[in-house]
Amino acid sequence: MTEDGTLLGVAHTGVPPQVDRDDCGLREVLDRVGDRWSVLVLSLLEDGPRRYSDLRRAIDEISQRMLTLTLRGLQRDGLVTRTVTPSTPPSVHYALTGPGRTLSTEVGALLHWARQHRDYIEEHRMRYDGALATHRGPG
Amino acid sequence: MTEDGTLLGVAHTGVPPQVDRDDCGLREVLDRVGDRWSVLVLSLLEDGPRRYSDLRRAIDEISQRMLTLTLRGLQRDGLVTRTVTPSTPPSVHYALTGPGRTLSTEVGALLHWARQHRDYIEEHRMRYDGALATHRGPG
DNA sequence: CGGGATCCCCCGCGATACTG
DNA sequence: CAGTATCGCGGGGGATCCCG
Repeated sequence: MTEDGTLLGVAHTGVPPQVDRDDCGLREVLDRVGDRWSVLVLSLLEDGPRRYSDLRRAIDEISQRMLTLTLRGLQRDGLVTRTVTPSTPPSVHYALTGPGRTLSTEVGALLHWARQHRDYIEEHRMRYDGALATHRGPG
Repeated sequence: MTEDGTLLGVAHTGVPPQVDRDDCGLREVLDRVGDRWSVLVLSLLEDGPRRYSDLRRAIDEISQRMLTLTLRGLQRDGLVTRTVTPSTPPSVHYALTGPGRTLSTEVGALLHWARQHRDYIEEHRMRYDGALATHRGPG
């Protein structure tokens, strides 16, 4: 971010910033990162290539359907590569591409923020919910 | 991120990293940031406080229901403040808190990444889809 | 003006079963 | 081992109406 402090890159021209022109790619990235599993897979791949079943065991709450879908999506966007070793039984491993790696770095920063503000958010939620209960009465 | 390059903060102890212990706050932040409107609102507030109807016009594809829900969520987490000016008609404005500002900065970095890799992703998708069509035949 | 309540639809996701 | 195909649900989110 620059000194103008405008997240969406809209210069201070006097008009209130609109969202039309800033949509460029934002939603797509957030959809990618915002789904249930992508960042988890991305982060697991930071240590190096991993096999399909390896990822499956590492996450283990994930269904094989969602793991496949997630990997396909990441592969489609060029964030991971899929490499098949034709053997019996066949072996497939996935690895981050360059962009995949830089993305997971960005996401890592977000995770860092999450850690730092976890308690703050937690406490704020409790206070907010508590205040609500007060306003509306306990019953 | 430190030099170990592990997004989830799992040290290289020789065991494959699991996701159980790293869930700390990650999902919550991603749920917050991953929904359809939060980051947009966050980013619009970077320029300073805004009134409800002002935000509504700025986004304009958003329903008032979702704007309200989004603002409530951000407020609940202590990321924005809600200030009522009792007048006729009443006026309500929203502003970022400190944590809200740092979060939107992080999100801004993600947006920057999105801009830089937009074309890459776009092209990669087209190639991926094109290759799929080739494998399965034109229909 | 700034919302709350309600209805409804879509689809992300999980569970399960089958294949090369 | 590494997927694919099908079914079904839960809830996120839009549309609409109403209120102080």
